[in-house]
Amino acid sequence: MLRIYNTLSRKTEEFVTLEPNKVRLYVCGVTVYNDAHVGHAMSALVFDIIRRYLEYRGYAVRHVMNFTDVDDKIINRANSLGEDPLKLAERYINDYAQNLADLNILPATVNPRVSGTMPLIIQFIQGLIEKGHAYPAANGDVYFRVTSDDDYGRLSGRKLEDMQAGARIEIGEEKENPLDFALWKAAKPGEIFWESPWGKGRPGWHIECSAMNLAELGEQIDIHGGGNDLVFPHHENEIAQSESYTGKEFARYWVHNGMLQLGGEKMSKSLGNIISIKEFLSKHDADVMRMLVLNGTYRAPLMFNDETLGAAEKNVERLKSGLRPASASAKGLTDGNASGLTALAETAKSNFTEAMDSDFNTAGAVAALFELVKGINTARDNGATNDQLQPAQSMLRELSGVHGLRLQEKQGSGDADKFINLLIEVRSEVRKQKLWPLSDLIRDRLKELGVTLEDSKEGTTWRWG
RNA sequence: GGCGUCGUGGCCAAGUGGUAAGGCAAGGGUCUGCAAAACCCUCACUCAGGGGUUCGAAUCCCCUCGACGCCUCCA
Repeated sequence: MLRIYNTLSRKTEEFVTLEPNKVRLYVCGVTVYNDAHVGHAMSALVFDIIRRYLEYRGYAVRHVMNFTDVDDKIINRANSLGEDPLKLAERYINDYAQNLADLNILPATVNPRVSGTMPLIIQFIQGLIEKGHAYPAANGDVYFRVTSDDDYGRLSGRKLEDMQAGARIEIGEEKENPLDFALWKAAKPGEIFWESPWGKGRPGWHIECSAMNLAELGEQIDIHGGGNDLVFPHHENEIAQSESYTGKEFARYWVHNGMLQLGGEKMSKSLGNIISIKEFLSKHDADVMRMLVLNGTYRAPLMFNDETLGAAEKNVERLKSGLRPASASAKGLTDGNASGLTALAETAKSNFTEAMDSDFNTAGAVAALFELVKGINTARDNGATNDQLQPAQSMLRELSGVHGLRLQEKQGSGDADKFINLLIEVRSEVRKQKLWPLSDLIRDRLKELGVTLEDSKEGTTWRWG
């Protein structure tokens, strides 16, 4: 039984879908005006892992992730670059899609954009006005009337009365209540705009997600995800809009990931402590970023530093060690020991599943993989043949694949192989003559070139890395 | 100040009523010409601190201290 922590109830609940075996999953994507950073990668990885696990559990997942391509920051950036805002957004959308692909993140089923959802957004706002949940102001803005929503604040645990004190109305706004938020913003001179019943303008930040949910998944969805920095006001406002519009419960499960921490602080564009995904991947394999996430708890802050990164790197190597072939001199295990290994693989699978069923406990699930790796490696040391290792190794592949790990040995150019093999052949002769300094020189120099040699009784093996 | 999450060994971290998983790091060993990899062994009488409930608590309740996030844009 799969159990998921629901931000709305602050409890771990049994996962029951609206339709049997189908999951409607919406995850807030990014505002595209700059390079995405590893904090965005964390969030995308968390929901990729969740989506992969749901699919492994047999659910058909319709995964929607939006791109916010109409926004103040995009407009500002475009103005400073003298570029068309939608062109700029398009560029960063392509960049981001490439980042996700490089991280081995499965593409969402659909990626709706604000600019492509305009008629529905306008219709949505119109509907809210008709029902008395929104009102157009004289300045051309349209605001959501928070007092019209009885349980406004229930996601983030806030009460309207408590929030009144600190709230302010910005210059130029014409709100009935300081907490009312913009559904539609009147265009300033020179800004990109769309025609609407309230004049030229563009949507506010929150309405887009309500509209795209409705367009792609319907009035009710199973899981709504995003970073926990979106709980208030973004998700709170989404609930208010969607439920006021449809009169139905919007999302059944609200799932929020914790923030990536760099130097004890949240990594964010405004703090400037950023490492871009591109930069990260120029130095590390995609599996390392994924392992960093898997090692942690998706809801908790995730430490990003040399130590946690180094551990993640070693962990990936360790999983890979389980996939190496039998030794050349393998004599075979007894039938009893071989079936013991197969049984171990089944145990690993049930421990893995049990952990993942418990609110996607990836750290516990990875621990099950390590137990399996140890069993495989011990069996190999004891002389297991490839046939005997095979069932356990395919289980390791299967389960690590559910986590989205590739576990690929690094590849060099195919042409290099024959030269490396030639060097190893020569070095073997050198070793026969016990010319150790020369033998070690070859090994050290190859290491510098990214080729690792390992000597054993059966001869020398090598791999990239 | 308000709301929320959380504090487990040097680091990351599982465990949420029955007596502390796993990984990294560290130390010792097997193997090796030496390495590397792999394997074996060691590594928290204790779970921020203090009360309480219970036969029994890291796990439940209360208080204190501390961290982080949100309350303005944010994954």
